[in-house]
Amino acid sequence: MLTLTGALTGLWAARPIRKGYNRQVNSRKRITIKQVAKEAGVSTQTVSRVLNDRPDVAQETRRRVREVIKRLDYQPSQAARSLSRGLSYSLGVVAYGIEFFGPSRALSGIERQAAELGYSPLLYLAREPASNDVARFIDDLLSRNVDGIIWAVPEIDDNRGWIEAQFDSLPVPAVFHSMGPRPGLSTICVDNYLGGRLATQHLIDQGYCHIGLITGPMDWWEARERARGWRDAMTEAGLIESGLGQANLPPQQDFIVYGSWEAASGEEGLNQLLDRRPDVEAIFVGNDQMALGVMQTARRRGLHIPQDLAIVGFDDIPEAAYFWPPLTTVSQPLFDVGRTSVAELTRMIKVGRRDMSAIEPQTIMLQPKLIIRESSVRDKAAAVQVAGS
Amino acid sequence: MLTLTGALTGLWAARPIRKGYNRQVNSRKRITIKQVAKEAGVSTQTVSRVLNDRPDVAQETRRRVREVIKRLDYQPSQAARSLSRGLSYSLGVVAYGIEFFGPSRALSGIERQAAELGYSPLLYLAREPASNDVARFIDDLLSRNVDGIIWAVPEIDDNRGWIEAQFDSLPVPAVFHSMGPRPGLSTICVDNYLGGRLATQHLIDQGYCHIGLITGPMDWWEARERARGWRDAMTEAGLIESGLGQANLPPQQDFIVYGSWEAASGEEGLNQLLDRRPDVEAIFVGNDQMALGVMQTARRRGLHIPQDLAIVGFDDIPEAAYFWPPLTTVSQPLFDVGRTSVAELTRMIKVGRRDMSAIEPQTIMLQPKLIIRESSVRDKAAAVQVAGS
DNA sequence: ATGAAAGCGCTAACAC
DNA sequence: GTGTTAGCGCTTTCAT
Repeated sequence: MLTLTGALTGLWAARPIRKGYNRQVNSRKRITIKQVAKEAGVSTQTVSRVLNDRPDVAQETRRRVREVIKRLDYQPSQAARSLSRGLSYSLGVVAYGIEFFGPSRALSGIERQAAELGYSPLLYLAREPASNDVARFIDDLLSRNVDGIIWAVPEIDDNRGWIEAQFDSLPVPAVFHSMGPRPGLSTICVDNYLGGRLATQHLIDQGYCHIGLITGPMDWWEARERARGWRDAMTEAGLIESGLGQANLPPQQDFIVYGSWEAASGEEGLNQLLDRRPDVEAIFVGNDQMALGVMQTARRRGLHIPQDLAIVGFDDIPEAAYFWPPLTTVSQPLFDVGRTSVAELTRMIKVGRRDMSAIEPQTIMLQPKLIIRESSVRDKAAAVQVAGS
Repeated sequence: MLTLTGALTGLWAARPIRKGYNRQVNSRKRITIKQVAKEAGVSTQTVSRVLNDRPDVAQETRRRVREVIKRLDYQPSQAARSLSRGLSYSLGVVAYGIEFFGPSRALSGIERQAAELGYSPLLYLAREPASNDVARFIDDLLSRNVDGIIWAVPEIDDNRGWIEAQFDSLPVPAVFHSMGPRPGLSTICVDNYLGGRLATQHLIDQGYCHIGLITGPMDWWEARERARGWRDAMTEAGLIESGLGQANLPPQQDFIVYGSWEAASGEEGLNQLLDRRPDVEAIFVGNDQMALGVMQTARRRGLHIPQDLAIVGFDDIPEAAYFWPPLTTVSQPLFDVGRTSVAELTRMIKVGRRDMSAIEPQTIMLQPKLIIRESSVRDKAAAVQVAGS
C-alpha cells in the first residue's frame, strides 16, 4: 500500500479553452486617463483632480467624470502614479518563518492594516534569518519604489548589523519587529520579558519552587527576553541564586536548558533537566512546540501533568487549548504588532514626506497575556474558574 | 495576578535620533539612468541596453557602464520600467487563512519561486473566503500592473462564481489553487481524493471495519474530495452500503459527521459518532486540528488510541508528530503547490505576451503522502518500521 | 555599436 | 474651476 504514496506530479492538459483569455488584449488595452477625459469632455487634469478627491472641481463636473470612470471601469495605473508623484502606496515587508504561527499572524495584521490605509504589501521572505545579505532585499524594495519598509525578521545574532551601516542612507522610513528598543529606530514588539515573568510568576504563585526553564535559541532576542523574565521572577522570589552568591540557593544554571524552538528539543530538554535536577516540579518552556515535546516525553516517562510536573508554554498556538492537558501559555498580540507597525510606518511616511529628520522614531511595546489552562494548575476547578474570568 | 495581564499598549518616545534619516533626501535622490549615462559618457539607451543584457553593446562600453552602475549603486526604477514596457515583474497573490499551516506553506513556496524568477508578490488577503466582492482585489491588482494573478483562496460554496463572469476579461493570466479542474483554467492542487483514499485504505488494511469520517465543511472542495476518497475506499472494500441497496451493509450516513476544521468540532464529532455507532473502531478525520480534538475527547472518555480507536488526520502539521500518540496523517506538498503555481503562471505570462489565446491552461495535481505514526497502528513495532521505510 | 526622439499614464506647476 | 505644459525614469522605434 505504501507504494501508492509517491510525491510525483500528475499533469493533464485541460480540455480546450472555452472562451479563453481575451484575444484582443491589445485593442482592449487598459483605459487611460485620456480616454476618460475625452469621454467626459474635460482635460486629463480635471480627471486627475477627481481621482484624487481634490476640492477644486465643480460638483457637476465631478459627477460627470465619476460617471464616466465607472462606466468605462477605469482604474488609474499605479505605475504611472508612482512615477509622477514619487509615491507608490506599496510597502516592503521582509519577513521570516511565515509557516509558523507567530510570524503569519503578524503578516496578516500587516496586510489588513495596509489594505485599510490603501497600501499594498510587497512580500519578501528571508531564507536564513541570520543572513546578512540584506542589501539584495533593500535594493529590490527600493527599486520598486516602496514608500516604507517593515522588517519582520527576528533579531538573531548580529543580523541587525546592517542597520548600523545602511540604515542612515535609507531613503524611506522603516520599522522593525521583535527587537529591543534602539535609539533612532522605530520598533514594534511584544514585551517578551513581561511574558516570561507572567509565566514564571504564575508557577511561583502556585507554590512551585523548583521551576525549570527551557529556552529558545539564545541568539534570538525573544528567547533572551523570555529567559530574563524567568530569571528575574525566580531571583526576586528567592528561588535561585542571583549571582550575589547566596550559597543556600541553587544556582540558576541547574534549571536552564537551551532548546531550539522545535518540539524535539523540548523532548531532549526535559530529559536533560530531569537528569540534572530530578526535583524539578514545573517548567516554563520557551514556546508551545517545545512544550508539546515536553508533554509527550513526560507522558512517556510516566509523569502526570500537572500533578507531577506543571508546564507553561509561550505563544498560545491554536492547538495549545487541545493539548493534553490543555496548555497554560502566554498569548502574544501578534496580529496587533502587524497592524501597529503599519500604522506607525505610514505615520512616518507622512511626516517624512516633508522632512525625514522630523520623524521621531518610537518604540512600541505590546503586552502579552497569560492564558491559564490545566497544564499548570493542580486543582482543576481553579483552572477553569480562572480561565473563564 | 491575572490583573497584570492586560492587552494595553506601552508607548515610549525613543531617545533623540542619533543620526536619523538622511536629511538631504532631496539632494540624495535616487540615481537615475541619466546620471549613469553621463558618468559613463554614453547615452541613456546604451545604459538601458546594458541593464537589459542586450547583445548590441561593445564589450568595453558594457564594462564601463557596469562599473559606473556599481559605483553609483544604481537601481533602475521598476515603476518607470513597468510604465514603459507594460510589464511590472510583480504577481498578485490573493490568499486566505495564512495563519494556518497549509496556506502559509503555499505562500512560502510562491514567494520563493517568484524571487527566483525575478518576480515580487503583492499580497492580498481575503477576509471572507466565501465573499464574492472579488472585483476590489482584481481592480487593485490590475491597477498595480501585475503580470499575473495567483488565486489561492480555497474554493468554498460558489465563491468561484465570479470566474464565469469576469475571467474572460482578465487582461493577465491567472492560476488557481485548491479547486477542481476546470476547462480553460490553470489549476494547481493536491489530490485530496487520493489523500482520503490513502488514509482510509490504510485503516482498512489494518483490519478495521467500522471506520468513521469526520469531514471538514462540505462547502469546501477539499473537504468534499477527502470525503469522497473515504467513501470510495469504504464502498470498494464492501464496508458500507454503496447506494445500490445492499441491505446487509450499514448505511454510510451512520459513519459521517460534519466538522468545521476546528479542533472543537473534532471533539463534538467524536461524541456524535460514538452516540450513533458505539462500534466505531477507527476514524479518518478531515484535518489534524480536528484529529487533535478527537484525541483529547477520546482520552477524556477513557478511550485509548490506537487500541480502542485508531485515528488518521490530514495535513501533517508540524505538531502532529508530537501528539499523543503521534498522529498518522496525510502530508500535502503545499510548498510545491506554491512553487509550481508560480512556474506555471510565469509560463503563461511568457506565452501570453505574444498571444493570450495560445496559453493552453493546465491542471496540475500533486500527490499527497501518507505518514504513518502510532495513532493508527495497533502494533507499535510495525508502525515504527513502516514509518522508517 | 550608439544616439536622438517619442511616449508609457499620470500629476505638479502654472496659466487663465 | 479648468486647461496647458512639462516632466517622472525608463524603453522603444528609428536613425546613423
